[in-house]
Amino acid sequence: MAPVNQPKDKKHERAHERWPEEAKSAGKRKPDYEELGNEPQAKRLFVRKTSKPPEKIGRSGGGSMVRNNRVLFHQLDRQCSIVHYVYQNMLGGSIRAQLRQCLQLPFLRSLASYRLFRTASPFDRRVTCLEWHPTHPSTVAVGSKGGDIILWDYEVLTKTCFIKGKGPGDSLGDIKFSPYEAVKLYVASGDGTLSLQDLEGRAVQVISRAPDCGHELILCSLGLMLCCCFFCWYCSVDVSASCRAVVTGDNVGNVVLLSTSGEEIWKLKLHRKKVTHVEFNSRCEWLLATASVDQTVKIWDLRNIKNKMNFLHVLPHDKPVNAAYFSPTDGAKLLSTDQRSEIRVYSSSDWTKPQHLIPHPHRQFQHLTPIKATWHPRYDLIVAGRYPDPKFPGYTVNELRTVDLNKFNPMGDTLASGMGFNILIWSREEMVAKKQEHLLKAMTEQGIGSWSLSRRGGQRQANPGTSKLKANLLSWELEEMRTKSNDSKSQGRKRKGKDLEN
DNA sequence: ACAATATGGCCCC
DNA sequence: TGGGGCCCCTATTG
Repeated sequence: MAPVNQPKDKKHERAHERWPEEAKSAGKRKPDYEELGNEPQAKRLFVRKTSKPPEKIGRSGGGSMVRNNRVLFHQLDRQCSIVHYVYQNMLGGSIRAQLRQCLQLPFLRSLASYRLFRTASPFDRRVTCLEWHPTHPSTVAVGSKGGDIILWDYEVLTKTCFIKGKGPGDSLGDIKFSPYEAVKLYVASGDGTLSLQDLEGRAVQVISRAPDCGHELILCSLGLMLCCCFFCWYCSVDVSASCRAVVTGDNVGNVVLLSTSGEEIWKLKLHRKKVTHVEFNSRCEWLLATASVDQTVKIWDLRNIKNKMNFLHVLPHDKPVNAAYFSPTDGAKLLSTDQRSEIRVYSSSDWTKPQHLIPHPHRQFQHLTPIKATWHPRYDLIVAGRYPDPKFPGYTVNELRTVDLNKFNPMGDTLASGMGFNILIWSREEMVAKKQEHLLKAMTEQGIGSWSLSRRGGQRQANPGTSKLKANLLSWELEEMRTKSNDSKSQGRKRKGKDLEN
């Protein structure tokens, strides 16, 4: 039972010899992604443009900006004239793609000014999944390794809904809002169930149990509280409004298609190992993607799935795959993240090879939430969490802590992150300042001592490492508050800020 | 300070 | 194909 620790020297030796060739060669390649923002680590964002390799054009203020080339910049500036678009539109031309391209540049620039808006640490285990509310712009649902779910409106001081999980073994693999009732969540849990959780009424409806999940029978027949033997559990879910269907994948390679109310349509073993991700294509209702630890992503025609071999396409990877997301803008691209150092972008025009292969450190570790690169909802951009690796080309010693999960909201102007036990909300500086001011006002009115949501009510933690982090996050917020207070010359607020710090 | 815990993935028998 | 042991090397709690 006790973990066996190898001597350090052997460990390092192994790590070195195990570093994959592709990463070494990747080191020679020009970095294919751009880094926005600056220290501290938690404030850095990595965004990739899925077009041409970028060229670094210098640093300003707190972050570095990269763009393709000067010529493109100039062309875009010219093309970005509204008159140009109106004219094109009048001629009957499609301006959508161009307009998007044009708006992408200012958006990229704005990323340099992203700041932490709020943080929350409501769980007793780490964050495992995160979903934005489909219609409410400032609400996120986050799930934890202990089965807890929080629905959090971060623009309101204390507007949260918390559903307690079962603790060990109830790790939430994935959550999805119901497309019909936004107060309901489909939840894939490590306890072997797929359920529909009502966030208002708190009712849970178990809509499916993973095959061979016989632990309850064992408990009943023996009449003892033996250790739970879970053979199977669900790891991923997706819901299709147009198909009125739910897909889920389990830890041994099965994929199950269900009606939204839970009637099983089929259950097939489509992968050799754990199905880490399942997703319907938003533009093509019969198209399904599945990603697996068996190192493949498979694209399926839902109207014709018989066995693990009759996929439309297989996308072989060099390592297990954590996720494969279709692009939200047109559904024509697929973004995959492996368990070592690759992010790939495939295009539906040619599934045989990746369109882009991005070297990026995010290796698998048992006690870290698997990193999954996600799309920006409107632009041809992706965000990815990072697990700094001393062996990865370009590693610097001050890379301290990592962000595991990252998702932009449907509007595309706010980013929610999962970082260990913490949930972070990022937005543009001016937006943050305005909203924090608003929160501060509410705080003083209600006499609330802290707006950093924590399961300990904002108290300092016993562990020095954690409290340092929390204090940093809090003090950063306070620092912002003080700056604001100075601007608006409110002595009372200054005092309040100081009090909060203690 | 130190040990235990956590349900990830691979290899080998 | 299944299970035990090992390795990846974090963060929290008692």
